[in-house]
Amino acid sequence: MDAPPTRKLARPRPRRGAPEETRSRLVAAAALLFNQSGFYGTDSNRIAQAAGYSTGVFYKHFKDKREIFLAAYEQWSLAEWERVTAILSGGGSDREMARQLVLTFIEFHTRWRGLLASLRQLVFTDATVRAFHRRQRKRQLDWMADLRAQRNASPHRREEDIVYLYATERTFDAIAQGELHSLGLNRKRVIDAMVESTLAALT
Amino acid sequence: MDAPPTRKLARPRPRRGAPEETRSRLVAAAALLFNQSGFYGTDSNRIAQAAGYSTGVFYKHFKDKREIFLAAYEQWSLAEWERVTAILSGGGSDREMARQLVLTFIEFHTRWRGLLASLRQLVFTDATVRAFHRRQRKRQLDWMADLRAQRNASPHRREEDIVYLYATERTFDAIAQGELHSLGLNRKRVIDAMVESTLAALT
Amino acid sequence: MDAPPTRKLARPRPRRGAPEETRSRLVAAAALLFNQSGFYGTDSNRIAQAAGYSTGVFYKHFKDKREIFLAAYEQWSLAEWERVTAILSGGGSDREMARQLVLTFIEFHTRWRGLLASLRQLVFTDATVRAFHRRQRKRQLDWMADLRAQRNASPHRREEDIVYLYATERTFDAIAQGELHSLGLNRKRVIDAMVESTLAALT
Amino acid sequence: MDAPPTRKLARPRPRRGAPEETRSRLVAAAALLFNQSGFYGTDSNRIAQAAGYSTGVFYKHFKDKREIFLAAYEQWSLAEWERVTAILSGGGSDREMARQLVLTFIEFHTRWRGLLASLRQLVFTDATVRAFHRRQRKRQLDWMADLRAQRNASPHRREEDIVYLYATERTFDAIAQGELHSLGLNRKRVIDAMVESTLAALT
DNA sequence: GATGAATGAGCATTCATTCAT
DNA sequence: AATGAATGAATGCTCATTCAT
Repeated sequence: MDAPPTRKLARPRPRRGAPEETRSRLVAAAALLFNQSGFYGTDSNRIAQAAGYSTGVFYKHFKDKREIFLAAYEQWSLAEWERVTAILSGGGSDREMARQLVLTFIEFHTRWRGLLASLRQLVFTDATVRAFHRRQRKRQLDWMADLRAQRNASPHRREEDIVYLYATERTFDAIAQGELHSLGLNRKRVIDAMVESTLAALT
Repeated sequence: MDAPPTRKLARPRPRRGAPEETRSRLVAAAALLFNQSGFYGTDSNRIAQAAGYSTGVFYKHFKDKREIFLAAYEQWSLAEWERVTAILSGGGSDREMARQLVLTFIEFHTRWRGLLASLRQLVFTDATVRAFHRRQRKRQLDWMADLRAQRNASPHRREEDIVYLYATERTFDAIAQGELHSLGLNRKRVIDAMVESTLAALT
Repeated sequence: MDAPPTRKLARPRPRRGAPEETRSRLVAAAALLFNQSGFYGTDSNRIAQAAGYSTGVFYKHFKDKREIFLAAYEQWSLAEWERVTAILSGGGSDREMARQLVLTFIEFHTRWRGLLASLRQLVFTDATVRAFHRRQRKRQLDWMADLRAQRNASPHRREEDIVYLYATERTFDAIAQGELHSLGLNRKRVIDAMVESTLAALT
Repeated sequence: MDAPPTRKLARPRPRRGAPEETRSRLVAAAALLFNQSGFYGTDSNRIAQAAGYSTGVFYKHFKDKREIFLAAYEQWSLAEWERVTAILSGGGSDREMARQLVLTFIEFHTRWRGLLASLRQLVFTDATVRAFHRRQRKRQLDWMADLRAQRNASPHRREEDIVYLYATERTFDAIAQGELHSLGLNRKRVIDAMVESTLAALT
């Protein structure tokens, strides 16, 4: 064999890269796969492959599938949070803000509906995911109270806020999953109702 | 080999029972197991065993795990429905009725929280479960409209009703899963809010 | 519902029939199923069902699946034998007889090709089937010698006869399984060759 | 639990080998097992075990049992082919060559009689195996014609060739399965007949 | 004799996880 | 850091066979 062996030039992934980059590539691939096929429909070998790595890398960065799920969820949360902050610091009337928020939530819930469906299941099944989720919830409640304080709005009970969160969250899930559509209900009307609740929660 | 073969004496289950009874024993066992360990945490062999049968029976009665899940869900639904009907045909003020309904829902959601968590997941994942669930939803909406008509209450929009259903359902799930408790929120206050919504939905 | 409930009148099978009839019904059903789906593709419950009986009957008449297979094979053999005898006792020139025999064999091999395919496998796998098959073989050889004796034809070596049997049997199997057709070979030419061999074997 | 976990020392197989080697080990093990116990008597877990691997490897290399069967059959075919080529390119009279071919075929059919028995069954049952087998058949026919052309022998009809193939194949199967022996027939005489047919096919 | 519910060993297949290289 | 071959427990499902009624 004198001829040089055919080689794939320019490997798409560095054989040795920064650990952080590897990790985030894995998380991104996992988020997409979990979203498409659900937690149980996604296997860890495939995640690594989809990220452009080989099987083994996975366990160098994550203890198990649950851990990477949490990482994907965290990233999703952060992204949503940033969008929300941007909306609130942008201008506009309260009602406009509320509408923008609702539309953003729906967009997120739609794009990540698979991830969210898995999350709801794992929150029940898995203590770690549950703990993580509860911390998020607490932050949501704190943040709602802070926001109103900053805006000199009237104080609310936390119980009112949580009911608001539940109602909207479930409604956005349902919209994302096409439930309204398949029941022949008017999406706009439901969205308007959500805007009103959101406005009430902000003021 | 003259010695008689060793036999297990005194079989605990009838070797020959009515198929209907077997089927319902299987469904009952499945409901419990799904509720405890979730859909993916439960395997068909264990269901049969828990019902007091051997592996093979399962597939005499159900095509697959999904089918028995649906049967368990249907049974759960029917039981809830009956309780609700009983409350509505019993006497009392509207507010008392609403409170009884809410307490009943919470009881059901608590008892069957595992089954419901799996349901939420499968509604997303599995087209058959989804179709079944949508039919239930439609019945809920129809029933709410009928009920108000019977009571000469004011007509509502279906969109109002669905938002009510989403809000209460998600809240009951959360209560059932101990979310309120772990967030240190006042359960009574949330329940009162649910009673008020329910009252509004009835009138 | 005042109308009398619809009943299936006149059960197609007697609840208690002559054992011999039950047995032959089972064998007939088994022959068809083995022929269609092969030995391993046929399950004993289905045989009973196809014969119009319930699961259990099967084991009242046959020790196991192998036994009923043998019974089906025996019946097939007998039927073939009868046809062959009829041809030989009918008139015609030797060549005409030979041709009729070949066509009959092909017809049988075609109709029962599935059964024969299973037989070839079981002759290898199963000692009982093998023994049975060897006995048949012996009878074939004896019969060929007798036939020539009756016809005052020249005596042959048994080794010549067995080679004739192998050659024709394999060729008929192949024709039955469509091999000639899918190889684009001329069926008529092959049949003519078989007729010549058969003629030689008879004379 | 401070004690180190019990480990099995000295693993007999490399934990990491060349995939090609693993694959061929699996094929070799499968060939032996199929040959001994037949296609249906062999399970994929046992193949892996017999090759010195664990359950899972199997499905890294083969989609299912059928696929590995075909691989084993192909390998068997190739080996036979090589032997045949070697004989034909070696010297000797035509009759000597024919005899060597016959003996080689018998040896192969004897060694691989189980595999062949399964093959005959699967050719009937399984469309993929059938297609593969038909291709082999075509190659055999082409090769016979080519061979005669190279040797300046008289051209034959393909139909003559196929009848030759059927006759010898079935006879070799029977010899391999001990049929001649159990019928008390003279093996040598049958072999001589096969040599004559082979000679005729070559010339 | 007939029924058919029940048995349970057996098998194909998947996938989270490990670890030698 | 990365590879990817290998592991093996687990799981869904089938089917020959039994036996109480």
